[in-house]
Amino acid sequence: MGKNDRLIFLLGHARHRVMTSLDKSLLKTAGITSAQSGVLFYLMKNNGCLLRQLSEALMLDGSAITGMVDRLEKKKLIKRQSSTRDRRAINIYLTEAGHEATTKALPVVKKYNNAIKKGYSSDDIHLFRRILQSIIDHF
Amino acid sequence: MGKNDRLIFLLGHARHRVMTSLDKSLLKTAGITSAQSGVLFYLMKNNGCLLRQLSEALMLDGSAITGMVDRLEKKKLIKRQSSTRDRRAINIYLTEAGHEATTKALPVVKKYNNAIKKGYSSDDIHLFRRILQSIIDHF
DNA sequence: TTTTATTGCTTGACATGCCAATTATTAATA
DNA sequence: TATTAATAATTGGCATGTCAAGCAATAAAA
Repeated sequence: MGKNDRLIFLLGHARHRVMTSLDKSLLKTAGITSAQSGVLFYLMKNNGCLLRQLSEALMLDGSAITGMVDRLEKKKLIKRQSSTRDRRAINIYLTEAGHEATTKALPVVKKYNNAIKKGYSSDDIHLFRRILQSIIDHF
Repeated sequence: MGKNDRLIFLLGHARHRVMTSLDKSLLKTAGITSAQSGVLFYLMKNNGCLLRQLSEALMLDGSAITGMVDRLEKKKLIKRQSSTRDRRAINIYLTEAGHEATTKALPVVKKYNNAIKKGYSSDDIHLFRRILQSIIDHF
């Protein structure tokens, strides 16, 4: 494992650093974690969606979403409501508090996204994004 | 959160995809996870180091390392041995089985690292690495 | 030297993921 | 239609992290 063979290590730690820092920031400003913000952001545009859809959108295991939704519901940021058309399914809705938290979280996440880009050209960032996307597609 | 503002999301999921896939591969070929392989690789070059050093090298919380070492020791891949010079400290050593697992894991991780580079010039990869590094340094 | 910090590690409570198994309900097929 | 699939969520067990608190032992300061 020479220094030239540690892309995965780098990738993992870059993500680790950003997330840890972002989590702290979000916890202060909006009382949520970055993972939770992902759910709220999705609900902002897809209010009332099913757990299944959340699972697909966030590319997460169903049980991960169940846990996520449990914690967000305990914080009263979202609400479960079982579907009338399919009695297995459950719709998720943002509460008023959920809207507020999302509104507070958005600028923080934007700030972090911009911080990453700082110092690089849009071509550079485009390539960076392209490589990340190809990793997602490949594995 | 338009498509242009999701670098963090991309970063997280790229890492997530690689790791999940790598974990499965490593579990089959070497009986370890990718996180565990990080510890073993470090020990390969720093056998007998302290928990504290592992914690610094892997940029992880001390308690994360304690857990890591617990699991690796349970698998008999490493051994704790309390230091003679400082009775608080603990040295970690690879066992014979630990050496073997590391040897099996190395080519798998290399294969994954190379897979990421595929289709990109070395300049591209260099930039990719540089951006990841700047993220690590910045946050 | 005695007191006070600091350091190294562990523990416990929690968040976030995975997988495999379970339950209920809906869909498909024989 | 009766049986068999597949699907939506949940649960439980495990791995990996965080943080805060605690214990022992070493180092620094009074």
